[in-house]
Amino acid sequence: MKNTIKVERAILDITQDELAKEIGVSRQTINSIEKNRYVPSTVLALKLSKLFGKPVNDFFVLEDQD
Amino acid sequence: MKNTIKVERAILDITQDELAKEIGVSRQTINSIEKNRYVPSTVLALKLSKLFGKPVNDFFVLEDQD
DNA sequence: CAAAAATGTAAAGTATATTTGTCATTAAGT
DNA sequence: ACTTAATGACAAATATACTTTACATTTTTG
Repeated sequence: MKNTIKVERAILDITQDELAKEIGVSRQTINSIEKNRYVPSTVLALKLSKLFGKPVNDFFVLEDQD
Repeated sequence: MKNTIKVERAILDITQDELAKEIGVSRQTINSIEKNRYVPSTVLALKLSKLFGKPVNDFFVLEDQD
């Protein structure tokens, strides 16, 4: 699964730390998701969806390997 | 977070077991998600999205407590 | 350039997702 | 009513998300 969280962050012009605080997780969690170190929970994805103002499928996309 | 997986299953007319096999998880995992025993990963949500033919936000919705 | 802010990463600990196996209960079919 | 299929649930084991702390590197800004 790939994601475009970095792009969404750029659109909102916020840092990883600010995004983390907005949705109530640690900065490292945001960093790890952006760098594909692990797959977030659906609740976290929905919180990002709410903040970004667009559906989960817009910034999280399945890859062939998934 | 609440979900309408049971409804989506009814639309496709498939059992928990069949759904589980389609997306490559155990039947208990599907059952547990339907019954809100735990929150699935975003990859699992995207696989359901693909199978259901609709965005994740359509069948997974945040609640006030989230 | 120098300082500060932002990012990347790692280790250790905790919480929770997911599996497999199993059994009880309910629903559906004959 | 009987049989089978489907669902709900639990326990133990394993995998992985997420936290906190900490530090190095990169980027931004004065």
